[in-house]
Amino acid sequence: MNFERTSARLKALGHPTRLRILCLLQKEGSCVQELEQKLDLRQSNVSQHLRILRDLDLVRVERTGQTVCYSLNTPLVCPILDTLESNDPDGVSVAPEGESS
Amino acid sequence: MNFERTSARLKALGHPTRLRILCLLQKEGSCVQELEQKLDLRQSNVSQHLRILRDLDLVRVERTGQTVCYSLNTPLVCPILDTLESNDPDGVSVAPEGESS
DNA sequence: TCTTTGTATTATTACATGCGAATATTCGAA
DNA sequence: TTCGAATATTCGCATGTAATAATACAAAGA
Repeated sequence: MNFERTSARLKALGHPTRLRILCLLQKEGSCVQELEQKLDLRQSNVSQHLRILRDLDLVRVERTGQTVCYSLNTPLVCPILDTLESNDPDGVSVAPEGESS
Repeated sequence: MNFERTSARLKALGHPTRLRILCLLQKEGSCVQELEQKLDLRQSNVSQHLRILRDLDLVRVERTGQTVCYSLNTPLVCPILDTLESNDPDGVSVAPEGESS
């Protein structure tokens, strides 16, 4: 495993906003505006996060006129998201919380 | 999905040293000293990383005398590591690198 | 109890990151 | 061209993170 690159990608996923973006893109591609609205964030902020995801090949870009459509790099990201979702059904089933420390 | 907690865990994985630690623990539990040697890092540094992993329930702790043995929270971490490994066989197969920009 | 060994925590310092505001770029339409 | 809409980039600042060195804590044995 390439630790540097893999951890860089995980690090990118390790931000709630970016994780949210990827989950949104899992359903369908979106342009920046849409994401901006769905996430209720400033345009520049969204763009910055997308930049990071793009640099790591986690998302794909396609320009159509003035709007830019982002979509998931499916084979790379989907397996991870799937694993996370199937592994985190509700927030339970994992942490012992307060056990014999 | 709980974005905060999930992304916190991904963020923890998003550091090469911590990812390495988890991969080592995947094979077998280790005490701090062992990790220190295998990773060639300072003791305090290893301890700090383990602290982070522990706080997020990614690893388990068990004390035996003076040595403290760490092991993977298998059901939580293994699926993710497996996904990463099967998805990143060699570093190829994913990034288009230099395409029509 | 004193010492040694293994581990955890704290302090410090350098560096990275996230965000908003401002500015730049790109494209289409008038 | 010039304008406006959509997106990207840059800048400044506040905050977060990582590493080291130093120190504290815990357990075991002399």
